[in-house]
Amino acid sequence: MTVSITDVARAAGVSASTVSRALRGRPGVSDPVRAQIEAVAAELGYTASQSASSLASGRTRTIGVIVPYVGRWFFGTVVDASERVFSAAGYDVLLYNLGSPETRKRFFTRLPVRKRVDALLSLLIPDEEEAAALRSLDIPLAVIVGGARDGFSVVGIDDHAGATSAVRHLVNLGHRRIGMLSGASEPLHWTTPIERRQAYLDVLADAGLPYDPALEADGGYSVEGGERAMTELLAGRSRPTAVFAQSDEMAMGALRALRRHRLKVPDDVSVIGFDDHELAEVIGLTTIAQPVAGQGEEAARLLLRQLDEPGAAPPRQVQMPIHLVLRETTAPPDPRHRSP
Amino acid sequence: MTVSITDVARAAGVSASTVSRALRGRPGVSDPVRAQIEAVAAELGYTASQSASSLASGRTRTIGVIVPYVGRWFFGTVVDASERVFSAAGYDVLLYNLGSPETRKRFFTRLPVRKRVDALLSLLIPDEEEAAALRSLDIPLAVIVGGARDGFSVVGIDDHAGATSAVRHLVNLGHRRIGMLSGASEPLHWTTPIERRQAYLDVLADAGLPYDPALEADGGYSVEGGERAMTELLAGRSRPTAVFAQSDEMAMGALRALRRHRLKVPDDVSVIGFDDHELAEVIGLTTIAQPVAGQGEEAARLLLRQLDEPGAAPPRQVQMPIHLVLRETTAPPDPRHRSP
DNA sequence: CTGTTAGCGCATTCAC
DNA sequence: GTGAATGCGCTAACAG
Repeated sequence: MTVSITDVARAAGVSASTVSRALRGRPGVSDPVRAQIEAVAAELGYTASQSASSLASGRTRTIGVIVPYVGRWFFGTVVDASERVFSAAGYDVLLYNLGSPETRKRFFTRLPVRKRVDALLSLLIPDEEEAAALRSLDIPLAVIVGGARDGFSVVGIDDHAGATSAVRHLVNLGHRRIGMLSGASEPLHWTTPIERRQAYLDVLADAGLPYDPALEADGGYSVEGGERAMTELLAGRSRPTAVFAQSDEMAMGALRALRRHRLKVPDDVSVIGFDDHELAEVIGLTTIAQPVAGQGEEAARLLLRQLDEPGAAPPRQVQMPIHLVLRETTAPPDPRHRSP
Repeated sequence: MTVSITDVARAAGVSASTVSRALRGRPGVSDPVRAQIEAVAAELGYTASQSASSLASGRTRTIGVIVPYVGRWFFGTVVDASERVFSAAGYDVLLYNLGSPETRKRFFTRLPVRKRVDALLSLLIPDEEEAAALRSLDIPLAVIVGGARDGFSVVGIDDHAGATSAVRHLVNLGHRRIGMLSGASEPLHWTTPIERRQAYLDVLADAGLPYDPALEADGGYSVEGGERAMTELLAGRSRPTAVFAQSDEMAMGALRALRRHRLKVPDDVSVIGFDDHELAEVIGLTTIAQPVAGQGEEAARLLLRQLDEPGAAPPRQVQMPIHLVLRETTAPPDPRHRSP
């Protein structure tokens, strides 16, 4: 039925080992013989069995990618970009969607990637226990976004710097009552919300503005959450004239809430997001842009390098550039709304 | 280094085959022995080598998923949903991103999934040659969206019916100059744009409205394309009072173009999309909703069924339900704009 | 119910 | 430069 290496060997009149060497481009095969073998293999439609090959060699030519939700724009984009780099290098990608706590737990206790991948890219931040489990795999590891972990390469951005320019932008426009839509760090263990929040506090302090807890609400980094959080802020006694949303998705929710309240953006309220979501441009959202696909590619490259030079290439940390993108949702506060 | 089945066997005082049977839940192992083996395996942190196991059994416990762009919302959502179903059934997912013509061609000529997956889910429509290549794999096959293919299960929606209710909705509101943002069928071989377009023509004819080529523009199913196409329509001598965008992404682009032209939606122009994109609700877009995750799950289930009952379960075709979602971008035409 | 025996298809020594 | 052994770790008959 399925054609094996011995079939090719027989048809080409050589031994299986020669076929193996020829097809993988290893030295020790004369040019004419190699050409002949390649021709025969193509004609027979031969592909080496991945199982047999990796059983014999110990290498799988496969990379594992674990992610909370492939469906979300950020993760989908990163997976997309990293997959392109991996496949261009001849690696296949095994995808694990670890959205729910149960699947996540199951993954880390059973570790289905063991003996199945040559390297692993994580788009979720492992806690210490999970990190230890991954290290036990004894393969190159990389994580995107958030806290450094021993033994992992890390690709990310400077969240504090990004949030700083976002909030400073609002301050520079003249805003003094600046709200924030934030998110919880747990249970995903990521440092992003912590750092973006700290930057907000730092800029306020720096500008001599008081921190008012009533101007902060948890939007859970989702559109609906952002809408809810914004609604909360609007219900407060002291409405903000500008809002820093820690993610574009929350900013979009906020825009919706503002529309429902018949408030004009940016006339009545300015909104700035974070991420530069693919649709941020469509809705004219001012935001902090980060290279999303770029982070996926970079992480993939780091892993490939470690795969190429075993031992020689240690884990690295790479910080990608960010920048403020001015669009249509921020403006100076309306003087009529100004506090005296 | 890595613990193998014989290590477990030795530690448990049994043979390797008994370990194999016990761990895979096969009959023929007494309960106490099974329990003991499970305990030892857990303690040693044993996981069967996928390569060895599939080499010996012929089954890989892996499903291949091929997709043009995981990063796009529609595909990402489908991949997400199908992966959950597969992994719940104990299958891993190999992801192939076949966006560019070169990667696509390379995939179909080399067929890296050969001997590597037990079934394949395609989110792109194979042409006849590609379909033949996949059939040669001799495994269960499924395709989402678009034309039926011999030997494939197909999951999709009735594009003609969906587009019909979209356009009819505009007609019922009283619109008579209805534009369309469409997309080319090639080079992706999908029937979607063809069917949605035909429905547009059919409804117009049915309503006694003339078809005006100046009211149709190609938006390539993307946001930017939609914006360009809408701009084109607005430049024409006879502006539409309503527009049917064949995808929500194009509709979003259209909204942006309208905003740039200082035209109000829906007062000046109504817009209806198709898909019910996750952000359609955020921007209040009226659209035709289709179950995106649902299609991924359904296709996954069809494949699993074929895997469970080899031979018994033939390929199937499933049509998922759709419905009109009324939001804020459609309304009767403004009488002031009405033609006499 | 359990152990023994053969491969699965390939990569990798080691000879020649 | 090429071929003949050997084994990767497991599953699937076959015995008992």
